[in-house]
Amino acid sequence: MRNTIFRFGLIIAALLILFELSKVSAFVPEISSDIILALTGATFIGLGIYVGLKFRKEKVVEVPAPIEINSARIKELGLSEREMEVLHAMAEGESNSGIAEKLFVSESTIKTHVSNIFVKLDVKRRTQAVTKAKEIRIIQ
Amino acid sequence: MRNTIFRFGLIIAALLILFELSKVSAFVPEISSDIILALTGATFIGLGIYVGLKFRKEKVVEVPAPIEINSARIKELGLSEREMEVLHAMAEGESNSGIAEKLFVSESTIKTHVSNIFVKLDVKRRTQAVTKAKEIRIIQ
DNA sequence: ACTAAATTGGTACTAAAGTATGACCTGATT
DNA sequence: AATCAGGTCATACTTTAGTACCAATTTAGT
Repeated sequence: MRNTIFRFGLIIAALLILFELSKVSAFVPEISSDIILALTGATFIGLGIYVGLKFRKEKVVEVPAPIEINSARIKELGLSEREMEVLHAMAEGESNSGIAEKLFVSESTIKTHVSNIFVKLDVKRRTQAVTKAKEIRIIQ
Repeated sequence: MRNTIFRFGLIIAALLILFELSKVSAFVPEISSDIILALTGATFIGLGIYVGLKFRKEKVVEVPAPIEINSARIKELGLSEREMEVLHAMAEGESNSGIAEKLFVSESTIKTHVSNIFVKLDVKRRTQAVTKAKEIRIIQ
Protein backbone atom coordinates (compact mmCIF):
# COMPACT_ATOMS: atom_id res chain seq x y z
CA MET A 1 0.00 0.00 0.00
CA ARG A 2 2.74 2.43 0.93
CA ASN A 3 4.41 1.37 -2.27
CA THR A 4 1.33 2.26 -4.30
CA ILE A 5 1.07 5.70 -2.70
CA PHE A 6 4.74 6.32 -3.43
CA ARG A 7 4.33 5.36 -7.07
CA PHE A 8 1.31 7.53 -7.61
CA GLY A 9 3.18 10.38 -5.91
CA LEU A 10 5.99 9.96 -8.42
CA ILE A 11 3.57 9.98 -11.33
CA ILE A 12 1.73 13.08 -10.08
CA ALA A 13 5.06 14.83 -9.52
CA ALA A 14 6.13 14.02 -13.06
CA LEU A 15 2.83 15.35 -14.40
CA LEU A 16 3.16 18.56 -12.44
CA ILE A 17 6.69 19.05 -13.69
CA LEU A 18 5.50 18.56 -17.25
CA PHE A 19 2.74 21.11 -16.88
CA GLU A 20 5.11 23.65 -15.39
CA LEU A 21 7.60 22.98 -18.16
CA SER A 22 4.97 23.48 -20.83
CA LYS A 23 4.19 26.89 -19.37
CA VAL A 24 7.82 27.86 -19.08
CA SER A 25 8.59 26.74 -22.62
CA ALA A 26 6.27 29.37 -23.97
CA PHE A 27 8.73 31.99 -22.72
CA VAL A 28 11.96 30.11 -22.84
CA PRO A 29 12.61 28.90 -26.35
CA GLU A 30 15.70 26.96 -25.30
CA ILE A 31 13.41 24.24 -24.01
CA SER A 32 12.16 22.71 -27.19
CA SER A 33 8.56 21.60 -27.34
CA ASP A 34 9.87 18.34 -28.76
CA ILE A 35 11.60 17.58 -25.50
CA ILE A 36 8.45 18.26 -23.58
CA LEU A 37 6.54 16.05 -25.94
CA ALA A 38 9.11 13.29 -25.46
CA LEU A 39 8.96 13.65 -21.69
CA THR A 40 5.20 13.54 -21.81
CA GLY A 41 5.32 10.43 -23.93
CA ALA A 42 7.78 8.78 -21.59
CA THR A 43 5.72 9.62 -18.52
CA PHE A 44 2.46 8.42 -19.95
CA ILE A 45 3.89 5.29 -21.42
CA GLY A 46 5.29 4.53 -17.98
CA LEU A 47 1.94 5.27 -16.42
CA GLY A 48 0.20 3.15 -19.02
CA ILE A 49 2.46 0.19 -18.47
CA TYR A 50 2.04 0.54 -14.76
CA VAL A 51 -1.72 0.62 -15.04
CA GLY A 52 -1.69 -2.22 -17.51
CA LEU A 53 0.38 -4.38 -15.21
CA LYS A 54 -1.50 -3.28 -12.12
CA PHE A 55 -4.92 -4.20 -13.38
CA ARG A 56 -4.05 -7.25 -15.33
CA LYS A 57 -5.94 -10.36 -14.58
CA GLU A 58 -3.62 -13.26 -14.30
CA LYS A 59 -4.39 -15.93 -16.77
CA VAL A 60 -4.89 -18.91 -14.54
CA VAL A 61 -3.61 -21.97 -16.28
CA GLU A 62 -4.58 -25.13 -14.49
CA VAL A 63 -1.94 -27.77 -14.73
CA PRO A 64 -2.82 -31.29 -13.61
CA ALA A 65 -0.24 -31.37 -10.84
CA PRO A 66 2.81 -33.08 -12.24
CA ILE A 67 3.61 -35.92 -9.92
CA GLU A 68 7.32 -35.43 -9.77
CA ILE A 69 9.40 -38.44 -9.09
CA ASN A 70 11.59 -38.14 -6.06
CA SER A 71 14.83 -39.37 -7.57
CA ALA A 72 16.71 -38.16 -4.52
CA ARG A 73 14.71 -40.64 -2.49
CA ILE A 74 15.56 -43.43 -4.91
CA LYS A 75 19.25 -42.86 -4.38
CA GLU A 76 18.68 -42.45 -0.69
CA LEU A 77 17.13 -45.91 -0.54
CA GLY A 78 19.87 -47.32 -2.73
CA LEU A 79 17.50 -48.62 -5.37
CA SER A 80 19.40 -49.54 -8.51
CA GLU A 81 18.26 -48.93 -12.05
CA ARG A 82 17.34 -52.55 -12.59
CA GLU A 83 15.43 -52.67 -9.35
CA MET A 84 13.43 -49.67 -10.45
CA GLU A 85 12.55 -51.41 -13.69
CA VAL A 86 11.33 -54.41 -11.73
CA LEU A 87 9.41 -52.13 -9.40
CA HIS A 88 7.67 -50.47 -12.31
CA ALA A 89 6.68 -53.81 -13.79
CA MET A 90 5.47 -54.93 -10.36
CA ALA A 91 3.34 -51.81 -10.09
CA GLU A 92 1.67 -52.76 -13.34
CA GLY A 93 0.61 -56.02 -11.81
CA GLU A 94 3.08 -58.27 -13.59
CA SER A 95 3.97 -61.62 -12.09
CA ASN A 96 7.60 -62.53 -11.51
CA SER A 97 7.66 -64.70 -14.59
CA GLY A 98 6.02 -61.89 -16.56
CA ILE A 99 8.67 -59.44 -15.46
CA ALA A 100 11.36 -61.98 -16.31
CA GLU A 101 10.06 -62.23 -19.87
CA LYS A 102 9.75 -58.50 -20.19
CA LEU A 103 13.32 -57.90 -19.06
CA PHE A 104 14.78 -60.98 -20.79
CA VAL A 105 16.18 -62.56 -17.65
CA SER A 106 15.32 -65.58 -15.57
CA GLU A 107 12.65 -65.66 -12.92
CA SER A 108 15.37 -66.33 -10.35
CA THR A 109 16.89 -62.98 -11.15
CA ILE A 110 13.57 -61.24 -10.71
CA LYS A 111 13.04 -62.95 -7.39
CA THR A 112 16.41 -61.73 -6.24
CA HIS A 113 15.60 -58.19 -7.34
CA VAL A 114 12.20 -58.31 -5.73
CA SER A 115 13.62 -59.52 -2.44
CA ASN A 116 16.22 -56.76 -2.50
CA ILE A 117 13.54 -54.20 -3.24
CA PHE A 118 11.54 -55.41 -0.25
CA VAL A 119 14.53 -54.99 2.02
CA LYS A 120 15.26 -51.50 0.71
CA LEU A 121 11.64 -50.40 0.93
CA ASP A 122 11.20 -52.17 4.25
CA VAL A 123 8.10 -54.10 3.22
CA LYS A 124 7.05 -57.73 3.16
CA ARG A 125 4.74 -58.06 0.15
CA ARG A 126 4.67 -56.73 -3.37
CA THR A 127 1.39 -54.89 -2.94
CA GLN A 128 2.96 -53.12 0.01
CA ALA A 129 6.01 -52.32 -2.06
CA VAL A 130 3.94 -50.77 -4.83
CA THR A 131 1.79 -48.78 -2.41
CA LYS A 132 4.81 -47.47 -0.57
CA ALA A 133 6.68 -46.68 -3.77
CA LYS A 134 3.76 -44.55 -4.91
CA GLU A 135 3.43 -42.95 -1.50
CA ILE A 136 7.01 -41.78 -1.40
CA ARG A 137 6.80 -40.83 -5.09
CA ILE A 138 9.51 -43.00 -6.48
CA ILE A 139 7.09 -44.31 -9.10
CA GLN A 140 3.98 -42.83 -10.72
CA MET B 1 -0.48 -12.00 -35.88
CA ARG B 2 -2.47 -9.88 -38.32
CA ASN B 3 -4.11 -8.36 -35.28
CA THR B 4 -0.76 -7.38 -33.81
CA ILE B 5 0.39 -5.78 -37.06
CA PHE B 6 -2.87 -3.82 -37.23
CA ARG B 7 -2.48 -2.55 -33.69
CA PHE B 8 1.10 -1.47 -34.16
CA GLY B 9 0.06 0.26 -37.37
CA LEU B 10 -2.50 2.24 -35.41
CA ILE B 11 0.08 3.23 -32.84
CA ILE B 12 2.64 4.31 -35.44
CA ALA B 13 -0.04 6.32 -37.27
CA ALA B 14 -0.96 8.08 -34.05
CA LEU B 15 2.67 8.92 -33.38
CA LEU B 16 3.16 10.30 -36.89
CA ILE B 17 0.06 12.47 -36.55
CA LEU B 18 1.39 13.82 -33.26
CA PHE B 19 4.72 14.69 -34.77
CA GLU B 20 3.10 16.44 -37.67
CA LEU B 21 0.81 18.31 -35.33
CA SER B 22 3.73 19.45 -33.21
CA LYS B 23 5.36 20.97 -36.31
CA VAL B 24 2.17 22.64 -37.45
CA SER B 25 1.45 24.06 -34.04
CA ALA B 26 4.58 26.15 -34.25
CA PHE B 27 2.96 28.15 -37.04
CA VAL B 28 -0.68 27.79 -36.23
CA PRO B 29 -1.33 29.16 -32.77
CA GLU B 30 -4.94 27.99 -32.84
CA ILE B 31 -3.72 24.50 -32.06
CA SER B 32 -2.71 24.79 -28.47
CA SER B 33 0.38 22.98 -27.32
CA ASP B 34 -1.72 21.76 -24.42
CA ILE B 35 -3.90 19.81 -26.78
CA ILE B 36 -0.90 18.24 -28.38
CA LEU B 37 0.43 17.38 -24.98
CA ALA B 38 -2.87 15.82 -24.03
CA LEU B 39 -3.01 13.83 -27.25
CA THR B 40 0.53 12.65 -26.70
CA GLY B 41 -0.36 11.61 -23.20
CA ALA B 42 -3.42 9.74 -24.35
CA THR B 43 -1.53 7.95 -27.09
CA PHE B 44 1.29 6.88 -24.88
CA ILE B 45 -0.90 5.85 -22.01
CA GLY B 46 -2.80 3.69 -24.47
CA LEU B 47 0.43 2.23 -25.74
CA GLY B 48 1.62 1.66 -22.21
CA ILE B 49 -1.55 -0.11 -21.15
CA TYR B 50 -1.41 -2.23 -24.28
CA VAL B 51 2.17 -3.24 -23.59
CA GLY B 52 1.39 -3.84 -19.95
CA LEU B 53 -1.52 -6.13 -20.78
CA LYS B 54 0.33 -7.79 -23.61
CA PHE B 55 3.14 -8.98 -21.41
CA ARG B 56 1.10 -10.08 -18.47
CA LYS B 57 2.25 -13.24 -16.88
CA GLU B 58 0.35 -16.44 -16.93
CA LYS B 59 -0.19 -17.71 -13.46
CA VAL B 60 0.34 -21.42 -13.44
CA VAL B 61 -1.78 -23.07 -10.81
CA GLU B 62 -1.06 -26.65 -10.01
CA VAL B 63 -4.29 -28.39 -9.30
CA PRO B 64 -3.84 -31.33 -6.96
CA ALA B 65 -5.93 -33.56 -9.20
CA PRO B 66 -9.16 -34.13 -7.32
CA ILE B 67 -9.45 -37.88 -7.28
CA GLU B 68 -13.14 -38.44 -7.10
CA ILE B 69 -14.30 -41.97 -6.55
CA ASN B 70 -16.36 -43.35 -9.36
CA SER B 71 -19.10 -45.02 -7.37
CA ALA B 72 -21.13 -45.49 -10.52
CA ARG B 73 -18.37 -47.72 -11.80
CA ILE B 74 -18.42 -49.74 -8.61
CA LYS B 75 -22.06 -50.59 -9.10
CA GLU B 76 -21.47 -51.17 -12.76
CA LEU B 77 -18.90 -53.82 -11.92
CA GLY B 78 -21.16 -55.32 -9.28
CA LEU B 79 -18.65 -54.91 -6.49
CA SER B 80 -20.33 -55.42 -3.12
CA GLU B 81 -19.63 -53.42 0.02
CA ARG B 82 -17.64 -56.20 1.57
CA GLU B 83 -15.61 -56.67 -1.56
CA MET B 84 -14.73 -52.99 -1.53
CA GLU B 85 -13.54 -53.29 2.04
CA VAL B 86 -11.30 -56.16 1.02
CA LEU B 87 -10.09 -54.21 -1.99
CA HIS B 88 -9.13 -51.28 0.19
CA ALA B 89 -7.20 -53.50 2.55
CA MET B 90 -5.52 -55.16 -0.41
CA ALA B 91 -4.48 -51.77 -1.73
CA GLU B 92 -2.76 -51.08 1.55
CA GLY B 93 -0.64 -54.13 1.05
CA GLU B 94 -2.36 -56.38 3.56
CA SER B 95 -2.03 -60.13 3.23
CA ASN B 96 -5.15 -62.28 3.11
CA SER B 97 -4.68 -63.31 6.73
CA GLY B 98 -4.13 -59.67 7.65
CA ILE B 99 -7.37 -58.66 5.97
CA ALA B 100 -9.13 -61.55 7.69
CA GLU B 101 -8.03 -60.28 11.09
CA LYS B 102 -8.96 -56.74 10.26
CA LEU B 103 -12.47 -57.70 9.16
CA PHE B 104 -12.93 -60.41 11.83
CA VAL B 105 -13.56 -63.24 9.39
CA SER B 106 -11.63 -66.30 8.27
CA GLU B 107 -8.94 -66.29 5.64
CA SER B 108 -11.16 -68.55 3.54
CA THR B 109 -13.73 -65.83 3.37
CA ILE B 110 -11.15 -63.33 2.26
CA LYS B 111 -9.91 -65.70 -0.42
CA THR B 112 -13.44 -66.04 -1.71
CA HIS B 113 -13.89 -62.29 -1.78
CA VAL B 114 -10.53 -61.77 -3.45
CA SER B 115 -11.32 -64.33 -6.14
CA ASN B 116 -14.67 -62.69 -6.78
CA ILE B 117 -12.99 -59.29 -6.99
CA PHE B 118 -10.57 -60.65 -9.57
CA VAL B 119 -13.40 -61.92 -11.71
CA LYS B 120 -15.27 -58.64 -11.49
CA LEU B 121 -12.20 -56.56 -12.23
CA ASP B 122 -11.04 -59.04 -14.85
CA VAL B 123 -7.55 -59.44 -13.44
CA LYS B 124 -5.38 -62.32 -12.32
CA ARG B 125 -3.26 -60.95 -9.50
CA ARG B 126 -3.80 -58.67 -6.53
CA THR B 127 -1.26 -56.12 -7.68
CA GLN B 128 -3.16 -55.91 -10.94
CA ALA B 129 -6.41 -55.54 -9.06
CA VAL B 130 -5.07 -52.65 -7.02
CA THR B 131 -3.57 -50.92 -10.04
CA LYS B 132 -6.74 -51.28 -12.05
CA ALA B 133 -8.92 -50.19 -9.16
CA LYS B 134 -6.89 -47.00 -8.88
CA GLU B 135 -6.91 -46.51 -12.62
CA ILE B 136 -10.66 -46.64 -12.89
CA ARG B 137 -10.94 -44.58 -9.72
CA ILE B 138 -12.91 -46.94 -7.55
CA ILE B 139 -10.33 -46.53 -4.78
CA GLN B 140 -7.88 -43.76 -3.89
C1' DA C 1 44.21 -52.23 -12.75
C1' DC C 2 41.57 -52.85 -8.74
C1' DT C 3 37.46 -52.64 -6.07
C1' DA C 4 32.73 -52.22 -5.01
C1' DA C 5 28.34 -52.40 -6.63
C1' DA C 6 25.21 -54.25 -9.78
C1' DT C 7 23.33 -57.90 -12.40
C1' DT C 8 22.64 -62.34 -13.26
C1' DG C 9 21.38 -67.18 -12.10
C1' DG C 10 20.80 -71.42 -9.43
C1' DT C 11 18.87 -74.73 -5.73
C1' DA C 12 15.92 -75.73 -2.08
C1' DC C 13 12.65 -74.60 0.75
C1' DT C 14 8.47 -72.23 3.08
C1' DA C 15 4.68 -69.20 2.85
C1' DA C 16 1.20 -67.05 0.66
C1' DA C 17 -1.92 -66.55 -3.03
C1' DG C 18 -5.24 -68.19 -6.00
C1' DT C 19 -8.81 -71.79 -7.95
C1' DA C 20 -12.62 -74.85 -7.70
C1' DT C 21 -16.36 -76.56 -5.47
C1' DG C 22 -19.79 -77.14 -2.17
C1' DA C 23 -22.34 -75.70 1.74
C1' DC C 24 -24.80 -72.88 5.32
C1' DC C 25 -27.02 -68.64 6.96
C1' DT C 26 -29.54 -64.29 6.56
C1' DG C 27 -32.22 -60.49 4.98
C1' DA C 28 -34.69 -58.59 1.26
C1' DT C 29 -37.67 -59.36 -2.71
C1' DT C 30 -41.23 -61.56 -5.33
C1' DA D 1 -43.18 -69.85 0.79
C1' DA D 2 -39.70 -69.56 -2.49
C1' DT D 3 -35.96 -67.12 -4.55
C1' DC D 4 -31.87 -64.52 -4.66
C1' DA D 5 -27.83 -61.91 -3.41
C1' DG D 6 -24.41 -61.29 -0.12
C1' DG D 7 -21.62 -63.06 3.20
C1' DT D 8 -19.59 -66.72 5.57
C1' DC D 9 -16.50 -70.95 5.84
C1' DA D 10 -14.21 -75.35 4.58
C1' DT D 11 -11.39 -78.71 1.94
C1' DA D 12 -8.24 -79.81 -1.51
C1' DC D 13 -5.39 -78.50 -4.77
C1' DT D 14 -2.14 -75.69 -7.96
C1' DT D 15 0.50 -71.84 -8.68
C1' DT D 16 3.15 -67.82 -7.32
C1' DA D 17 5.61 -65.44 -4.21
C1' DG D 18 9.09 -64.98 -1.11
C1' DT D 19 13.46 -66.44 1.69
C1' DA D 20 18.05 -68.02 2.27
C1' DC D 21 22.11 -69.24 0.49
C1' DC D 22 25.68 -69.16 -2.83
C1' DA D 23 28.25 -67.82 -6.89
C1' DA D 24 29.72 -66.13 -11.60
C1' DT D 25 29.91 -62.00 -14.53
C1' DT D 26 29.66 -57.40 -15.68
C1' DT D 27 30.02 -52.57 -14.98
C1' DA D 28 31.42 -48.29 -13.17
C1' DG D 29 34.30 -45.42 -10.28
C1' DT D 30 38.90 -44.54 -8.05
